[in-house]
Amino acid sequence: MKNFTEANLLRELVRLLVRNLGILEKDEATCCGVTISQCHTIIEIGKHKEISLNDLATILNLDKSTISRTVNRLVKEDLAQRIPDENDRRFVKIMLTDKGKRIFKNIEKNMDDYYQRIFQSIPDDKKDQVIESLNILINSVKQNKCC
Amino acid sequence: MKNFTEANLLRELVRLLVRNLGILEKDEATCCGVTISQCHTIIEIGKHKEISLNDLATILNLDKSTISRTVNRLVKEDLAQRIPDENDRRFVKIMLTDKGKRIFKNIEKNMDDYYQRIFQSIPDDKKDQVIESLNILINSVKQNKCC
DNA sequence: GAAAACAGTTGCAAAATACAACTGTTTCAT
DNA sequence: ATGAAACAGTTGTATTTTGCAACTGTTTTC
Repeated sequence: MKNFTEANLLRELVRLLVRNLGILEKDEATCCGVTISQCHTIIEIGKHKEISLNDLATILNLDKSTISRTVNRLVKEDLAQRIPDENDRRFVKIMLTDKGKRIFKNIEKNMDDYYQRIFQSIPDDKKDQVIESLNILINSVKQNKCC
Repeated sequence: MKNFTEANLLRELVRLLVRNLGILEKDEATCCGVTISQCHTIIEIGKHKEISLNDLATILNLDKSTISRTVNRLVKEDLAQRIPDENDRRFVKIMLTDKGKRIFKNIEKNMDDYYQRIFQSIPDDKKDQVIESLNILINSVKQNKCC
């Protein structure tokens, strides 16, 4: 039964972590003048330089129609652009505009700085352990899909 | 500069963890026939047995009007009820109905089982380390508020 | 006892979300 | 080589989620 208590502790800790990160994320997004969804979308487009709508939907785990409209809003605000793929005209390449790239870089910089500070707050002799533990935890989560 | 790389790794790992947990959460909620927001709200009401709207808003980090309406929907679906507080009539006590309690217990059971499985997938000699690391990480996150 | 503080609701407006039906493009099998 | 199937994306429709600001009613405070 020790396991049961510890598994519950794990659940509670994960919940706490997610909540605290969620608050951060919200602050971060509103700071940059975009919503959380837009922020996620910008980050993924920025990381990939160019990406299709379907891939974006898969990565963000959302319906393609949802993403299509989110991209609409980004386009309307001149943060992203759609370019039809000349090789296969079913696809559109979604990429950031210069304005979008600036926001992307800003988000990235803030996040990097932020994680830099978090990492520094971890005691030196625990840093490697935390990294290793996260890897282990992610593995366990991936192994145990729900439903 | 080693720090920079490791901090980035930390960021990426956290991102991966949150993404995987988010997918789980979505599955879990839709499995129980409620949305994610409703699911969070039900869990918090259930945990506290009874709770005020303001406290709920604070915990969930949402505007009180948002919560008021979410509770509206829960009430409409006979999952929650509002009881005016007789001692201070400004407050309402929000609590689950029997139907709401059933869903709450169901969610709790699934989540407990789920974390039980996750915890079991962690190698025995790493279990304590993972728990400790999460505590450390949460502490660091809390210490470093953004903006 | 009036003013301030507080809890909650409602009007308004916008964003996020999904499902299903649709258009247009490519691939594939016969 | 052509018609069907598969695919990428958009649009119609409906609902949920969200926040701000203005409001009502209650309690506290000075």
